[in-house]
Amino acid sequence: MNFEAPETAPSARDRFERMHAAIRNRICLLDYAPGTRLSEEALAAEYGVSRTPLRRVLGRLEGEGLLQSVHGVGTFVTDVEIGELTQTYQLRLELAELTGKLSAVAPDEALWQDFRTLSARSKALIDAPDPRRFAELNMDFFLALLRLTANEPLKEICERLYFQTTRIWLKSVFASRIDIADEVDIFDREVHDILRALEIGDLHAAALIQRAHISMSFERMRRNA
Amino acid sequence: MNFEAPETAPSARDRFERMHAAIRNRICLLDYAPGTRLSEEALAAEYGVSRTPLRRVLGRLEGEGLLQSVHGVGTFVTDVEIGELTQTYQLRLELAELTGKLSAVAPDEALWQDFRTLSARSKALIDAPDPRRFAELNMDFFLALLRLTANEPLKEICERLYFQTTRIWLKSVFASRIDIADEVDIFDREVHDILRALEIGDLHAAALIQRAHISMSFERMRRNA
DNA sequence: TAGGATTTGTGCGTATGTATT
DNA sequence: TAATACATACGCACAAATCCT
Repeated sequence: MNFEAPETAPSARDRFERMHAAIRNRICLLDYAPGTRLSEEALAAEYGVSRTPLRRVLGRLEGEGLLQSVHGVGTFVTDVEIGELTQTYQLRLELAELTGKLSAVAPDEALWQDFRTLSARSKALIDAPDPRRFAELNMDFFLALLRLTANEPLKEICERLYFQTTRIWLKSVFASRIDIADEVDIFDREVHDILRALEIGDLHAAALIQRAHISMSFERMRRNA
Repeated sequence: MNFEAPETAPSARDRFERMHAAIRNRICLLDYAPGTRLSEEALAAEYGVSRTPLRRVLGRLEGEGLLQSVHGVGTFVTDVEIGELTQTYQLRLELAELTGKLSAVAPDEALWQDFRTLSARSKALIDAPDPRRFAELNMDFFLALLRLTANEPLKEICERLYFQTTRIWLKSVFASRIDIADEVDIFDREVHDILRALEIGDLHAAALIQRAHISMSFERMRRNA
């Protein structure tokens, strides 16, 4: 008898989700920088499928604003101009605060455990700054904060806007002359301050701190770009 | 020589947009009620294309939360439970108010003209209430109000949430025993009040009125459902 | 329980559009 | 300007999954 993991046959939907998450992470972690051309054929071969199901994934990513396909030319990772990016950030500020007001829920024990791990990763990064690890930690911390609200539509929208903007910000951070160590220090203070607000039980304050840091990081990006 | 319309060859992208908007409107105007099964083959035949490009459109609509495809079963118009609908409406309230604060722009002459036409359509509907015309007018008025903000990401999100929720509300309205004439009267007053706020130049007030009406319409739906 | 009918998902060859030589 | 190379878009046949008899 088999008492191992559910062992559900990998359905078409699972394959879709796996490829979608994988390619999305590559885009958001700058493995594929803005402007990069993606090869349908190469990606299909990598995942062991034909172009048809892969194109479904690319179509979804295009709908999410991360890719753009042009007939006869290619499929490219999107890059946005500073104007629309400003609008997106203005909106992200408001939505970040909303997460602390709409259906805000206190962290459970599992989330506390994740926050402790994230804090430790942040401390470790101070001693050994690394762009890739910083990008991963930044994303994981953002996704953990989203678990503080129970409003599913709000979570989806915040996640979507984060994926659209953070890669542009990361690109700017890594391209600027500023030492990455500075950004890591600032981020570690953000983690520290937010966790302290959560320990007090002030979810709205935590959201406001996040809002402030999003605003400041955007300002730094604008100056260094 | 040909001085007629631009006569641009209908590109693949144009066909995609046309089919997408057409099917989306059918869903949101209740031609396809929640739970309805859509036939890929029938729709492909209707638009004179093969299943492949049509499936691109269905995939996009699935990403927008309007459809859900299940392997071997069919493609169905989504229907949402009251719980998530409540969360979506809470979010829509906040976003509606944000449109009056983030990059709010006063209407230009073209928009004023559209508002006058919409107001006339509303008055005409009072004398001859009709569910289909009411649904169309409701959508057109909402889209006109979105033109009061220049924040593109905010517009996209508001539009997306509107398409997800208004069809559920319309279904509830049409299914309840309440005379449609009552809803038309209430809507006409909303149009009147918002236009008066706009004439004064108070964009925030206009957004607040819209917010109030969204809130009240949801409350009516909950009671009649 | 088994098998056939129906529907979505996949693979692949071809058509169409674009850029470059 | 024409031809060639290469990319995405499309159409069709078949596989896989589900439902019902």
